[in-house]
Amino acid sequence: MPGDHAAVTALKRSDLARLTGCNLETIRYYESVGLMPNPPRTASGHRRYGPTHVERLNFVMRARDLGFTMEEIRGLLSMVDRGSHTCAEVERRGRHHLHVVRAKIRDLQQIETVLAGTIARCTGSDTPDCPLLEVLSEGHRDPMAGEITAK
Amino acid sequence: MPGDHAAVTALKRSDLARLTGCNLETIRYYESVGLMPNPPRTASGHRRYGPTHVERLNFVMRARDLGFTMEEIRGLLSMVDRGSHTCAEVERRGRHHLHVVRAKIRDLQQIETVLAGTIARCTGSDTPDCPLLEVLSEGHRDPMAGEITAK
DNA sequence: ATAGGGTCTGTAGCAGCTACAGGATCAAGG
DNA sequence: CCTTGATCCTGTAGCTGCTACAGACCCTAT
Repeated sequence: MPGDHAAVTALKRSDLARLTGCNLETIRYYESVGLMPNPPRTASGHRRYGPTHVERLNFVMRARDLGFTMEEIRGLLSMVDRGSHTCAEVERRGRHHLHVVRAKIRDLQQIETVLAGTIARCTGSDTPDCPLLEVLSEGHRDPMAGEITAK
Repeated sequence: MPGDHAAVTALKRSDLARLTGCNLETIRYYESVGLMPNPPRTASGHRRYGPTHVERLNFVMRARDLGFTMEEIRGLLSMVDRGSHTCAEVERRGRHHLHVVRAKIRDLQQIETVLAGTIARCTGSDTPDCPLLEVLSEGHRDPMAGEITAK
């Protein structure tokens, strides 16, 4: 039986990756940017994780799935870590993020409309004349396009 | 009267930036990645642009506004440059891009639904209990989340 | 002639990872 | 006990699509 009895639940980095579905290298990255804490190490320097690390990484990944930026995730986590979080503040941040998400949707829908409308005029033939190329060549540009969101 | 008569329409990089609304440095970047050609230079090495450069940069920026990647824009431009483009092929690429755009919209709408639904349950009070934090802490993850699109 | 702008180059930085090289270490089989 | 292969460690480079800076040049107007 290897290790002492306190290390029974200790997880290697690969275990944490497998349990959370997070990429192995990304775990180290999250540690380097302060989303994950520096874990305890074995005498030879190998990281050992416990259930709290699994929970925290899951938190980070779910926040990531919802499109929160690392800065936002860091903010949420540090509030929770300090125990200084309130539903009001979390809601405020969530609403802010929701606005950003909705703005991105609007931008993409704008793109979709133009793109779909233009492509619908395509003949699909072997001629070089093409409505899409025409739009790209001569269409007028919204000077506000490409600001802040979508991509 | 400076310069020869052929340089009457010659534009400096800053002129091109002003005419197209493109960032000054971005023009140099597009040149370095092959979206813009190497322009002629003055004896001392300053770039000089003509109407064709204005057109091409406008093309690039409109494609960018529609969310095309630089790889896609490069592809469209090289087809046009070679004169080997057909409406069928342009349409095919446009449709592919449209699929990507629609996939991003769907991903963001999924996020919006979860986020809006969760936030709607927030009380906005000063208690630490918060539906959004609960979702982040205990919600289950779709293992396919965060793949390929949205962010 | 000189002062101030603009332009040149190369390079670093942003988000948010991902991947690799080259070395140390661990775990299991012989 | 020793070897082998998998895993771990670190640091660093790469990706997209720009943007910005430093330090050197150059150009134009007065």
